[in-house]
Amino acid sequence: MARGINKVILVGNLGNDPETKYTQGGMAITSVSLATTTVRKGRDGGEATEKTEWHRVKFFGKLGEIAGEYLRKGSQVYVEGRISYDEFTGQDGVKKFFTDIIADEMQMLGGRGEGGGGGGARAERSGGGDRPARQAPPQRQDAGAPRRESAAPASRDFGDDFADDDIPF
Amino acid sequence: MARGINKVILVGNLGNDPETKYTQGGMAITSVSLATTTVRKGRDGGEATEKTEWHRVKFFGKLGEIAGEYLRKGSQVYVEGRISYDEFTGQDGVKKFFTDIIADEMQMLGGRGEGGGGGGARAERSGGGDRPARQAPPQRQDAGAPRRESAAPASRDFGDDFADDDIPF
Amino acid sequence: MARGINKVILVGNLGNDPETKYTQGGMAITSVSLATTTVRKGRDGGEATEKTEWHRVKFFGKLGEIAGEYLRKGSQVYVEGRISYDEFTGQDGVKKFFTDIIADEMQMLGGRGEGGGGGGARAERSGGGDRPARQAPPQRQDAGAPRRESAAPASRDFGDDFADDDIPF
Amino acid sequence: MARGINKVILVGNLGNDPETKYTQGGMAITSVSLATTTVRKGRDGGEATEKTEWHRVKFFGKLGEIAGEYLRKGSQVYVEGRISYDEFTGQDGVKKFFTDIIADEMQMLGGRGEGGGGGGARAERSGGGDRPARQAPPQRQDAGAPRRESAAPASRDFGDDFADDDIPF
DNA sequence: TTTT
DNA sequence: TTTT
Repeated sequence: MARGINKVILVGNLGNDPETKYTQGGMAITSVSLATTTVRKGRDGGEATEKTEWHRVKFFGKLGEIAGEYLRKGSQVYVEGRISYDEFTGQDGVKKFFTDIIADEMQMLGGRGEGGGGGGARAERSGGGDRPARQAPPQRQDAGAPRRESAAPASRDFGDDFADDDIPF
Repeated sequence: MARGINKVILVGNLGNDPETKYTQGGMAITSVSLATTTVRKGRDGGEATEKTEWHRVKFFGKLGEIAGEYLRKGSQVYVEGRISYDEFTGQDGVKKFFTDIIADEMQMLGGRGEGGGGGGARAERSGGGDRPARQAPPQRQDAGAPRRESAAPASRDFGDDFADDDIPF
Repeated sequence: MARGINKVILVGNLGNDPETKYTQGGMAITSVSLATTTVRKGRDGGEATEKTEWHRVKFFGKLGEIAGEYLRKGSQVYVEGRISYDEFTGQDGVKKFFTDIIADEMQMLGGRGEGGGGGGARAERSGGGDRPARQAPPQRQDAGAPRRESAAPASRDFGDDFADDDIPF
Repeated sequence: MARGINKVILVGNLGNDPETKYTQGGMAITSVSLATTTVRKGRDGGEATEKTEWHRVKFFGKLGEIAGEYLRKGSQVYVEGRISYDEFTGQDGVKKFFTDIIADEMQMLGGRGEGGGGGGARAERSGGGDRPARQAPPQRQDAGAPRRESAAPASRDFGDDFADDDIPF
């Protein structure tokens, strides 16, 4: 029986345009880099300091399509999801660790047509049936932009032939 | 100006007894491994599957003392905090990435004297003044138990001579 | 287009056994009184004080069945949901206001066979299809126990013949 | 010993300008009406419906000053806090119930000079010492604008002579 | 490594 | 009305 709660709530801005890929089955997987800048009170009366964390957020299925379509670099967004830790062993035999936020819910903030997005989209991950009829099948997902900081290794880069069943979470 | 929310809420069980260390200034830093097992609905009507995530949770100051004193292997606990990503370059020149949950609040669950703890402690991170009068100054923090998966490298192992100012978050 | 987040997270204990009713369509609606006792730091260095809030939590559909079956007076539980405010005008013409927590997710805490329940049930509100085949159709829901503080007026008391369509949220 | 978690997270828009009052001790209390519009999936394949909830949110101390200064009608805001239920007996002997969200944290969303505010303020409730040196002591807080929906009765209207110690939460 |  |  399951035991536990693993919940993440983020409000931040995208550092780049989202990247959307599709599984063999046609399910969208959209990844974004989300910055959350928060203030920490100084210790011992010291001054407050800022710290920015960059989260790798992944949206699946219908939510992935919406995120890919409406989010843009700079977009402010509310994300709710869970933390997923994964490890991969590279071809050099070195283990690598990745932390992703798997989004269940997303809402654009700020409204009033910021960026190309348009304001106020809200979406929840479809409860099941995440398999659209391969709408807008991607011709060639070249990724192009190099992954940022703590980026996924090639071996993890979901390719065009990626099968749904391989998804490790 | 700060922008963003970075909030984590966990309910899970400790995989091991907590480990407490102290900074030079006498501030407690307690680390625990927290398992959250959650259920994912299967895609395409497939059966539900469980996934367990192991979180590295850190408690500082007064909260660190309480966590070190009351939590035990197996304890069920509610934790609220934020995600902190750090990278370190090992002596071999290889970069390593770490994800920690920095706890702001903790509450023991279940009660009725589970483990040595006793039930129902609740604590929030002291807003300031995290510097107890070096109560129970650690003679020798040997750590003993090897760090787990994605464990901190030696260079990050807070030693007895660790200074508060070096804390990277 | 929807705008907004309305999220509640509670950890507390039931003050009474749950009450389950069924709509005409056979959907379970389980209500519980959940106490959350939290500490407030005193102002001006005053001592900390406790405050207990009693939440009216409602579980619908499959989640309502699980809550009705496994929760008991005294059970410790994690609840996630949203706040719902409603007003009703009594037959005396007086308006009355009610605040409910509509649960999306519930998890029993503490485990190890507390109460009649058994430990560690976890459930999410079924995404759709909240209409079981009238399993265990209630013979006679007498309610018995008088509703507590800020309790629902007779006109709101879901009777056996209550229709799903009347649910005001 | 305290037991329980009582946490609320809201993202919504203000229905009116905030109202700020001050206690005898000079502590600011700012109240806002916050609308959260969320979508509910239809039962039985029915279409989705929206529901808007209006939350009474209260900010105290330094956070109350910031909220009063920067928030405006229409502002989009993130609020974190807890639910507080109170009852008052009016002079007519009728009991009235109120539900407030007591904010611990607030962050303006959307940024870029929406309203008079300016973008991106973030604030947490000061851990203690909520007693500014009576900055901008209110000459006469006339309230003026009638309280909205499920509004507070006169007996609860914090007047100029209101003492901190009377605060019921 | 926990828990059910 | 719970719990510690």
